[in-house]
Amino acid sequence: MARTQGSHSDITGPRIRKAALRLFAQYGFAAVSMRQIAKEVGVQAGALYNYVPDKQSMLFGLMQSHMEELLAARAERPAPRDAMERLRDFVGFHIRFHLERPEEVFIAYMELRNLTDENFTQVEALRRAYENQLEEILRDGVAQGVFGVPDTKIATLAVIAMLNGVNTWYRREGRLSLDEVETIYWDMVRKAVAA
Amino acid sequence: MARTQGSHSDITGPRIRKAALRLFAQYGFAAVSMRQIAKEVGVQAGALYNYVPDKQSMLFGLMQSHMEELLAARAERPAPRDAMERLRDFVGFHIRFHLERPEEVFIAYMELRNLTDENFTQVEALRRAYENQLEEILRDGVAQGVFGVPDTKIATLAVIAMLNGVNTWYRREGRLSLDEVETIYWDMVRKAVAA
DNA sequence: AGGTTATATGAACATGTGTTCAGAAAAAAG
DNA sequence: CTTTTTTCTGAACACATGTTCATATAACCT
Repeated sequence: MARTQGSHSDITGPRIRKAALRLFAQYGFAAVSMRQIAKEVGVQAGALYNYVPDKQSMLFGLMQSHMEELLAARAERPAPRDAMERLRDFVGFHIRFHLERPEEVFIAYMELRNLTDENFTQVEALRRAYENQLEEILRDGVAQGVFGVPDTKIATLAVIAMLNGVNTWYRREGRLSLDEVETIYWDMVRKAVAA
Repeated sequence: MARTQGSHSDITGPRIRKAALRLFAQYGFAAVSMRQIAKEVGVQAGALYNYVPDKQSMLFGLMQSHMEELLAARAERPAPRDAMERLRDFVGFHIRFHLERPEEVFIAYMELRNLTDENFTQVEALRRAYENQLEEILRDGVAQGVFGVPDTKIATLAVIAMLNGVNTWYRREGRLSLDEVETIYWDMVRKAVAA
């Protein structure tokens, strides 16, 4: 046997991507083999190499596009003058964007150490760019006198760490709605950085 | 060749533990082989099995003892009546305990998915027990009227996520002392849960 | 000193790894 | 229908995996 019925590039490509995403998120990059991914797609391992140069590129591709989508989505947001308003928007945006993509998010910070040095540097730069947006909000707020944090860099990391935590426990069928989660976290963030 | 000069159980045992700790933390459980661990210890792979039944047990052993040390250290703390005092102590304790053991901490939450179901359940129970201690503080504080969080369970997870974040950036040779870090985080936590 | 035990070696086992590639067959083009 | 191109198979490569075990030797005991 060789080429099977109904085989098509436009279909197999995305399917490989989705299978890798799911399996990396569930078992971890190092624990997943190319043969497992191929099996999930319904294809032999060799066929994967028509779409991806190697395993490392699959991981990097997933992480890079995730970070770029994050930055692109963020860039489309309004940017009010008021720092308090900008922070509120950031909190809501962050929570919703991340809860919509639990697998990408999980991979993006669990598999950093499995990137080659070169790839790591690139992903890290994107992550830094995102964090800097929050830090700028905090700096503006401190300058405006509405926030009172002694160190904006640390406050940035603290807020992001807190918000990222949502992904570890939130379930759509749980007792809290997305709006409620957003309200609760916004309340805590607002108070934490208050002047 | 067989038994080498200077070989001794009291030495090799802990050395295996330390090597596994370091390698698992650096490369991840799935990416580290028994032969790598053995090489770090200066021994052949087969010798590891005089000390550990299998690879899974090494991971579980590291995580279990870490969590038990955490609970034991926490249990030795004073428990003032005042919820605000207890929370302050919790924050300081958590930050210091975790910064003293970055590798154990990293493994304890990065490698949960590599535990067998049975082992995962046990580790999870220990983690829950620790989290419950914080939640009890928050509940008391709410009852006393000094804290104002709408949901103590979520506030617990949010605070712990925020505190855990310290481990991702803190360096001993960095610009901030441990005391300064503790002060900054205590400030944010105090305000975040304030009434 | 000699005998026993603890602790290691190193080869072996069966299986899995990422990746390559010649060839086959389906789809698209003529 | 015939030719070309796209897409996949299946075998192969060289090496790595966790684990077991007969065997050898250093350390300890009497």
